[in-house]
Amino acid sequence: MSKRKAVREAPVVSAVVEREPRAPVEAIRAAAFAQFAERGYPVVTVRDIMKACGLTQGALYNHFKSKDELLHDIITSTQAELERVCQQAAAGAGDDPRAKLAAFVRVYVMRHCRLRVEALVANREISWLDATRVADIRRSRRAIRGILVGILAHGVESGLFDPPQVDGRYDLKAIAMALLDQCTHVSMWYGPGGELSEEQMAKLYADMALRAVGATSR
Amino acid sequence: MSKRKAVREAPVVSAVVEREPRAPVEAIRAAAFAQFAERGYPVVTVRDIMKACGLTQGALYNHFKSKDELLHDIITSTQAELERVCQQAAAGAGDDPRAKLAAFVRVYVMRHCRLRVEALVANREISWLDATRVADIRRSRRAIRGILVGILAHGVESGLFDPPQVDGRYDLKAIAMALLDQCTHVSMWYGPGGELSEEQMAKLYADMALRAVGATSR
DNA sequence: CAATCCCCTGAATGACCGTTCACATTGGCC
DNA sequence: GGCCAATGTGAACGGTCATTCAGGGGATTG
Repeated sequence: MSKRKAVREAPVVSAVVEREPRAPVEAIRAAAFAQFAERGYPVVTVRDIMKACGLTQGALYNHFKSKDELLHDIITSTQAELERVCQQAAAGAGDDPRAKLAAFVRVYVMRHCRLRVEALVANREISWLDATRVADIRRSRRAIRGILVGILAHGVESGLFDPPQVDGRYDLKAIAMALLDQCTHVSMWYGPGGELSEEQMAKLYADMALRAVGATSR
Repeated sequence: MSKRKAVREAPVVSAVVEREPRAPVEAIRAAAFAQFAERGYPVVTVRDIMKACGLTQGALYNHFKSKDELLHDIITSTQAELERVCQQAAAGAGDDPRAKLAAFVRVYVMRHCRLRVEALVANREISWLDATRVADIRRSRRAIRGILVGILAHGVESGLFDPPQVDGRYDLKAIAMALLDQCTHVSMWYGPGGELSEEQMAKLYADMALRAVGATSR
């Protein structure tokens, strides 16, 4: 009675088979996300994660080298995807820096609302990784901030933005940090039970960003 | 050769002496702040903290009931002081909501720059406390947000603020959260090595807040 | 059917943690 | 000097953790 799967790929290289791409690894990832988000990496045990998948401790090591590598895996994939969508949002929004900024904030906030668990872990738990991996994530964060600084610089040059100055100068990096902090930490408190939808959050935050940088209304 | 202290208070109640209010407890508090901020509560051991004070593990329990109570002690005192200065800033800034908002943000940002270590711990490590203590801190945070919402509401009523709307309505709570997130997380990246002084940070953030809520310029 | 491979189990290992406790050591006070 | 209270020491206790490993199916392949 073989009522199980009906996988019948053409044999690939005879070694890498890739039969069921589903269950175990993805289940572990999902459980890890949920638990790390709720309780924090150091206090979540391997036993906790695997129990949530209906497995026992030892089984983790058939899929990941260590608990650290599991964290690294889920964080980097999340972060890479975030960097990608930010890049895309900025690139695909025409030439007007106002539209670019709005698109960037919109995408960023929507993502942090919708994938709040993943975002929360990626933003809060990096410090448990070893130095070189932390450096990688930070590089990605700087890249995202760089995109935003680029938009701001473009807006200032073209006279469409007039952000606050400190002692007669612009500090676009600080402004970018402020905007990113604001948008990032939506993931700490936004919930679908709240009063605003993801769409409304995105709009509100885009409006605030445009005002903060002194975007001309026309 | 008694070259030590020259404490000669009038005997107080003969029981509570309060001789040297200095060294040990304060040293433990300071070491705990530093280590919790840098590495996080769960991975900092009692041995770590006490070694940083030049003492051994056991000595902690002459001053605090437990590691938990130590965390509670340093977090609540920080949080209570923050609530106090916020209240004070809002109360002592005249009637103009623009001045009130500027004063509030100024004080809040300055404090999160100057006491970044304490702020960081108080904001990031609460979840390790037991439920009732977490609830206490959250109440205080809500109170601070309440002060800010009050300022915003006052500004809207008097026509001096015109914040972004969602579907024709104001959501002052969401706006307050956004502003607070922005200002709070300064403690995650600001360092005296940076390009801006605390004063400049405070001014920049106050400017951005005023713009975000659509404060009239005159 | 036998061989093979993947995946899982659950006990064992070695390390480390918060906390306790019996025992100094110290300094003030009669 | 002798007593007391406060404070520090470091071994010890009970517990938990990440990781390893020998063994056990179950399905696929020949």
